[in-house]
Amino acid sequence: MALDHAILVSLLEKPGSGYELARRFDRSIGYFWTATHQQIYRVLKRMEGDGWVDVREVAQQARPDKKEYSVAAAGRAALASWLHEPIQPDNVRHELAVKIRGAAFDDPAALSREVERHHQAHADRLAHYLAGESRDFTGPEAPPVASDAGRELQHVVLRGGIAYERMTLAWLEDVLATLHRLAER
Amino acid sequence: MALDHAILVSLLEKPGSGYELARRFDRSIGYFWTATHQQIYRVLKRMEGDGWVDVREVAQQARPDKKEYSVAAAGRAALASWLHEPIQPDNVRHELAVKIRGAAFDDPAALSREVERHHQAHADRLAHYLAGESRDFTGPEAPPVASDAGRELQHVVLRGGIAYERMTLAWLEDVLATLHRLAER
DNA sequence: GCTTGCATGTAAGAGGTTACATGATTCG
DNA sequence: CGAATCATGTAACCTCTTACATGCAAGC
Repeated sequence: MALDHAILVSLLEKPGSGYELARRFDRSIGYFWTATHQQIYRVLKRMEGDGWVDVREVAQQARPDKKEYSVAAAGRAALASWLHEPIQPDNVRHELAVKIRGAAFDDPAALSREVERHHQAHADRLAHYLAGESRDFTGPEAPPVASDAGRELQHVVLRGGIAYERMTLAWLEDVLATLHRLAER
Repeated sequence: MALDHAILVSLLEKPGSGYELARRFDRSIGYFWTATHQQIYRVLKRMEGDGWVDVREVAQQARPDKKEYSVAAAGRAALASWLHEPIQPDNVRHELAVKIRGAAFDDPAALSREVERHHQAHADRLAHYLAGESRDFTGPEAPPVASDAGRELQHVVLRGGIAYERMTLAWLEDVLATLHRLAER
């Protein structure tokens, strides 16, 4: 269900086509909710049928035409009612942790390379988040005091992503040290 | 796919019935991979058909009979080959973050109660992890130096859970402070 | 001429959730 | 007498992933 709401939030922040939404789900929104273009087109079609979004055909030069979606009154109401309902904390799904426990029945040392790859991937993601933060929130272009609620809320979510990546990097280093200790025995 | 492997790892750690596995998925294994009993029974049946696990009917007194599953050679091989394949880092799915961004189009202050509920849930989970840690890894019953690879690897995974909960608590406090700041304007 | 970007979709299959269903025993 | 625990399942449905499919324009 949350994909519907994530799309509504993204369209309220800025109307756009399915293709544009798919790109946002590789960036900002995608930091905490992922979706492929196939999912997005399907949900947009359903929400259009339910009157949650409006569509406008936009002709473009030197590019295919696109359908620009924006949130209709019914969609705004649906989002508001979801916002007022409590949700359960998400369960974590960490495949790498399954592998780490599985390594006890295989070669723990062989996992080091895999863990290092994940470390690198998270370091890249952290760098990307930090670049986004200084571009959008603390850079010279950004107002010294945040002007609106939306900006502040986007920033606090991004800070969550940054904290998650830093925590993960530290933990992966702990995992590597543990694997090395086990290999020395 | 990872549910198969999580079940295999759990059965290697200790053979058991579908029901027992379901309870482990509410505890230890469930800290990083969740599954309901319906999923577990389905996967066990499939793995039995594929010769990945062996079953043994166990009669019990004052309780229904159970089927005790253990990992067969083919299952061990399947797990080993998965362990040697690289996996992509998991994407985070954080519904609460969608709500926080959505709050910009609703009443930010109204979210405080929801965020506090999540804070409480994570504090409880952290307390539960810490109790498990001192019981199984640093308590008087636990050996002063970890004896085997399995124990060390289980411990490092649990430390990951602890780090995750601490990070989340700190972030939720940041979120609350942000919401309060917005409410004062 | 090939790749990348823009733009939209269909279809099959895997994986996950929710509801329903049964039946014995133990504890309060 | 009712709730909780142990124990196993079926069925419907929803969601998500992966593969396939098309077509134009720009840049190398």
